[in-house]
Amino acid sequence: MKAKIELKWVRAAQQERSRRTMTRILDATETLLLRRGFEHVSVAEIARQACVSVGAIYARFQDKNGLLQVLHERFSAEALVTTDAALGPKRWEGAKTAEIIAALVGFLVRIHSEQAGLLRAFSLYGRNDPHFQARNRRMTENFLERLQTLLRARHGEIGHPDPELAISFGLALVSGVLKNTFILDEGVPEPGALSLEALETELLRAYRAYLHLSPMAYGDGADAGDSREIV
Amino acid sequence: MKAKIELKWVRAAQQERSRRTMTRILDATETLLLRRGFEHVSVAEIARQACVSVGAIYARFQDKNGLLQVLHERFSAEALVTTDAALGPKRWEGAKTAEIIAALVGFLVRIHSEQAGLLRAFSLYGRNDPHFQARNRRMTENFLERLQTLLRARHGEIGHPDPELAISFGLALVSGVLKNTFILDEGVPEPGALSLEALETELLRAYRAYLHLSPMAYGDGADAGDSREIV
DNA sequence: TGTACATCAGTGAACGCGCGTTCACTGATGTAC
DNA sequence: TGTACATCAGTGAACGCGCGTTCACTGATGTAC
Repeated sequence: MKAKIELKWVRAAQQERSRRTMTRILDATETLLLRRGFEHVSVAEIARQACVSVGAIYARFQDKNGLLQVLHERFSAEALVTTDAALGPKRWEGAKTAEIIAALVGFLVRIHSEQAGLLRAFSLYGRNDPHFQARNRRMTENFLERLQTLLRARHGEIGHPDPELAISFGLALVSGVLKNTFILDEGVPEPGALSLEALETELLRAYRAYLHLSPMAYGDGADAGDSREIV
Repeated sequence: MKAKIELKWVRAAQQERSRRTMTRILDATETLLLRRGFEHVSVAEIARQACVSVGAIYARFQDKNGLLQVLHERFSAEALVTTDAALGPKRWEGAKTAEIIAALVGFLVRIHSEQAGLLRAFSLYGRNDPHFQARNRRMTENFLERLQTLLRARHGEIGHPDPELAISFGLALVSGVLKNTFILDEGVPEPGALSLEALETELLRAYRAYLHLSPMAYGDGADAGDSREIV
């Protein structure tokens, strides 16, 4: 029983103590990623922030790259579960399209603003890494598939000539602006840019307008203020 | 006359020969940026690509950073001129809003697809550099100002409650998708994504829909195929 | 309940590699007379 | 039209710094009897 199972990015912890250490290391990494890109965060710095030695990091993780891989694995696993729960058909029975995309946009705005540091690191560092690409693709495809399934029965509400394209491209519009704002820090350059609320309002307005929702696509109150939350 | 004027990023060339060398170096950098990010391109590599020695680069440029700064300076200077020419009021006399933004979107799609390598380097490397930020801000603000001026007399065609916001946020929608597609390589993940034409069509559709252009905002042919080109 | 031993967890100084930068040098171009 | 000299342009091997990674070691935890 000498041969330990070698996981790809991380060595499994055997004791409670080391599990705590691992968490501290990952949290420290996340914290430092709020301010700087992954390549500008040194392993020594992560060790310092986590109050462990450099060696402790290498005792758990294959290398520096492994740190971000593990964070991304964790993140994407959670994302898949969340998506499935959030976009399940029963949850939205009887809901109008407008209601669904309002919840969607609100959700995306929240995620991007709250997880900006991590998302930035994933996007920038992971751009050229096939593992990141694969997990990202899996997340996006899963998300889109659920959304398409959910809205398929509601295509009648959509005035765009190709409803399926409209749904996915509309999502690209929304996430495009969000990534620009939170990942590239290049949003609308207006003095002070937009508040999160205004951002959400306009994104929703854009998505709706682009889909060309017919009046019947809206609930009782035709404008914002939908009740159901996505998570 | 010993003291040469020390430009910031670049030493002025005195002979024709060195001017050619400088161009070769800048072109080589640009070429290499098509494939890799600036930090993954080594000075030795640039030298090899430009068929000069490493020292020749340092004879002209202050340091590696200076290379990209000069490229960006050149790029932004051109962008300012182009913007002024492209969005001048006389050029668009009598044009409908729809016509203007159609040209705009086409222009942006073209720039992003053609200059992807450079734009990517500027966005990613320049994210944290104040000089890049300043020049970027200058470009965007100039562009927006011209566009707002041009469309101000046409606010009547715009159904969005705040036309000025609509114009700038609409632009953010368009450039958000473009940057996602060409800079982060994370467009719509559909098999094979969209063709450039389809991308342009949908972006234009989205911009139009978001502005809520009234019927009178369109020329004779209500759909695509506007005649005037922006550059 | 104690003792001996094996394995796990963690330390931090030292190593080494990649890459930006320098520098002593050679060759090219231009100018004065 | 030549010759001497100054400056410009370019070379590429060597340097050195930052940072990821290793490794010989100490300490902590668990297990057998």
